[in-house]
Amino acid sequence: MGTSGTNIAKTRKDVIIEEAAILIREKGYVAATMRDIAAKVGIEAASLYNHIQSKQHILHEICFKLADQYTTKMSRIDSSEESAIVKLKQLIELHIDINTKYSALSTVMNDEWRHLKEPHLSRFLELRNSYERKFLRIIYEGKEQGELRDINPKVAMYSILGSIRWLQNWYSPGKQPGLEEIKHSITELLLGGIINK
Amino acid sequence: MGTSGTNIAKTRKDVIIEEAAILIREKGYVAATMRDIAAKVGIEAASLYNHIQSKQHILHEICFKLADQYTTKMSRIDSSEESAIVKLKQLIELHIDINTKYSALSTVMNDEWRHLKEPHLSRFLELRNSYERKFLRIIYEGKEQGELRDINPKVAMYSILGSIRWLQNWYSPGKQPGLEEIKHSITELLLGGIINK
DNA sequence: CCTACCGATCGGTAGG
DNA sequence: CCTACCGATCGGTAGG
Repeated sequence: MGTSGTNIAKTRKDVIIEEAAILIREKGYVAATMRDIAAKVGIEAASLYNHIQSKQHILHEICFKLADQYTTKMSRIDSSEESAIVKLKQLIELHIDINTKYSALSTVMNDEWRHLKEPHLSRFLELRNSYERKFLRIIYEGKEQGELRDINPKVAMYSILGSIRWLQNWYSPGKQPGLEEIKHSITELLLGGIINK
Repeated sequence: MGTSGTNIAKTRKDVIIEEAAILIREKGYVAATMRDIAAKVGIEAASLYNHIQSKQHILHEICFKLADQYTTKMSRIDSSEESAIVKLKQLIELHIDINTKYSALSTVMNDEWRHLKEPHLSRFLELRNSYERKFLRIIYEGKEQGELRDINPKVAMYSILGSIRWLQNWYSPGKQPGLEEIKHSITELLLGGIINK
């Protein structure tokens, strides 16, 4: 959240959103009630509304905080002068990092975005589409330059995104395989299959 | 469903479950109401209960109908005398086939199984665990025989499952890339990275 | 931050 | 298969 990595104290709002994310990941957006969330924070449901405007607002904060991170990082990677292969490696690493570091937030964004209401839903989908267009263009360029094998770019992109997204459902910190081995193996598996040898 | 591939007429129950699956895929299990489902079928909510016992029962039917299919097909593939590579190819094809043929049911099973109540939830997870153990053993054997590269088996399995599962979110019948190209490209991508050359 | 409470809507039942 | 209706629970507000 807003305090990640820094020493600024977490606000009550930060705590609410974090606990909400854990609960929503577990039960889904609709099934996780404001009373559930309040109980985890240790207050009454009505008191939540002193810190957040609505349940929808919680989902909104989660989805866009992460979507903005992806957008920013993608711009940086995309505008560099690296080869397509290096860019793909960086994107794979980016997704693994965010998925494992903000695991509850990531699951909620990935699985519950469709419960966003307009106009937020459309804005979210625009961000996602723009992200995927950039991702696809990197693959196209890699094919043109002969770096990548002749695999359908959409299939390649969605396979990469899908396999990393699935991390949410089985990765658990401290257990085997560890984070470094996962990064290495996934990159090896996905790029070993896509790089032109 | 009960009628797939045969010419037996669809029962009202079949129609209810099919329409429910489409609606649940769209809105999620909790948000899709019995009144929504009834409206799609063209009857009143109370009338649904002449064909199904409860909302939970609908989810149960969907999850176990597909889980049983996976279990049966896995046994057949697993007990054959083929090489690990051939078995993996068959499993990839199996997942793509079920995902695209029963797309609504697949999405519901994959995304909403956690709303199953006990004892069904535990039974479902047992089926899934048993399936994954067999899948993993195939990868292990392929490594031992030198057919597969030295990639962490869990990472390999979950990457394969994750990338195919993600098909739900972007594949659309009649659009490009078509089913055959997807099958070819995914197999090429995943196995090209996992086969020992 | 709490007590008290609201209108809406849910899954499901009774009775025909 | 419908009308009528139930108890429970939801997100959220009023007022302090």
